[in-house]
Amino acid sequence: MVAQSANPALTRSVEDYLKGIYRLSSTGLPVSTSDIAELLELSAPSVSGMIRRLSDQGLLEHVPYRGVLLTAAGRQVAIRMLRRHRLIEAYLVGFLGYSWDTVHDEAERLEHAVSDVLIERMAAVLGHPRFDPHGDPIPDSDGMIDELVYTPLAEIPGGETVEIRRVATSQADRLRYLETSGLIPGTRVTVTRHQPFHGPITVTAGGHEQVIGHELAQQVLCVRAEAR
Amino acid sequence: MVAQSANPALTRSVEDYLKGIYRLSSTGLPVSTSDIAELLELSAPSVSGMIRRLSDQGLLEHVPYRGVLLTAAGRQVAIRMLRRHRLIEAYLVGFLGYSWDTVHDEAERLEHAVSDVLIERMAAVLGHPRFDPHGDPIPDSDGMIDELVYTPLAEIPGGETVEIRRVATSQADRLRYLETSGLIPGTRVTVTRHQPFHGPITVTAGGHEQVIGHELAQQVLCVRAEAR
DNA sequence: CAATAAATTTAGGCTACACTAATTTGTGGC
DNA sequence: GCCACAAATTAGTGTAGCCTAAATTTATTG
Repeated sequence: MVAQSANPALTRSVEDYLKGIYRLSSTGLPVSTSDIAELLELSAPSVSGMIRRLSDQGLLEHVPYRGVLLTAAGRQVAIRMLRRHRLIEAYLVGFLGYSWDTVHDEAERLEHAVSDVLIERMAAVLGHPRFDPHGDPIPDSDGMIDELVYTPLAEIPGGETVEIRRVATSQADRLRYLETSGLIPGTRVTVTRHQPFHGPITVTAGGHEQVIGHELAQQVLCVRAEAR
Repeated sequence: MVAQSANPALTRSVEDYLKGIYRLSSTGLPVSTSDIAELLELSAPSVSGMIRRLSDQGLLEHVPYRGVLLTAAGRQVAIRMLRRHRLIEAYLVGFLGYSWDTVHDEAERLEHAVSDVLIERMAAVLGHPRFDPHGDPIPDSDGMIDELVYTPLAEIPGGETVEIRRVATSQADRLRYLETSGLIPGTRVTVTRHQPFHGPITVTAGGHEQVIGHELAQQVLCVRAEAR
């Protein structure tokens, strides 16, 4: 085990960088300065400067001009932020009347401010959920996270029936659109038509037929539905 | 009405200064640099520097070497923070199992991070409470606050029966002590003895007799109990 | 494989907010 | 009315993070 809760007060910026780098690390390849800059909406030199500081603190490994990887310590911070963010989203939706398209910004600020005690209280009253309202997995308090592999709706062949499990966007307008279309985690949909060349996909959900663009369908993650 | 919600993002420091200055303004007299420094645990020059910035922003009126007063805009910010702090305390105690001696620090961080929307949601599920768990009045969303005048337990003559309404400390150890002594808002107590020269006060609360020091008794605020 | 394009880093600056040391101002006592 | 002391302010530093402009390194491509 790596030194637990050692870091005496990471800044909000540091937490955001590490969380962002974690998100960009899914391929396992080093993450580029410009990708970080784009995600966090900062200039590349600002990112370069922060990379230096984070490397000095042992949170990143940096090969100049090549990119960065999280160290174990850095990943631990990132996953902790992920747990916080997703639990806060689940709490706000479950207990304070938030809708899934409005929770993101609130959680983005609160995740830096709440104590570990409060996070665990929220987890407890929620019954230690494993997924947030978007279907994103919530790491447990030891940093364990089960990233299930889902198939994007865009890649489901015509005729198949699937269950939506996760929606991989935090853009409010997309979330609102998906909600009004009934395309939310837990819903079973059947792919009726599938236009070639990244064309739109036609699905049937709850009796209604929906046409959904390829890009959005890439963000709707599914599993093949078992015979119900 | 003063410009509402004009300020594009006040920093945490600014919010803390204004809240602190508000607390120190109860007499109506100008607040000294050193009082602010002591309250916020900062050096006097740091406070001098911030006073300049806050005056430039129109949040304070500063007479050099004399002290500062909040402007209407500054007071509005301060009262807004007070509302946030006290509603958060009430929410954490009411819904997340916090005790009145542990809420303060959590609220101190959250008050800077929550949105107006979240604050109003918390107020709504709480039923728009007028007091927090310590009996401190919660300003309404227009900044109206009714500061009721209470009498410190220390100044109640022997023989009188009073109801505790408010406890004017945020120190956890004092709060814990008061709670185990049963001296919490809503409790009726009778002053049985009263030692002179700032000596301890003996009270009867719920059948039990308690001896409480003068300094602490200054922070326990009461009203004369009506015949019940 | 050299020239250019793209990505990255360095250089230099700015703001907010903290600090210590030095200076200035106001006040109370004689 | 002056002197000494306390309070306040100014002067000068430092750190975290951000920025733009310039320099450097890597990648592409004719």
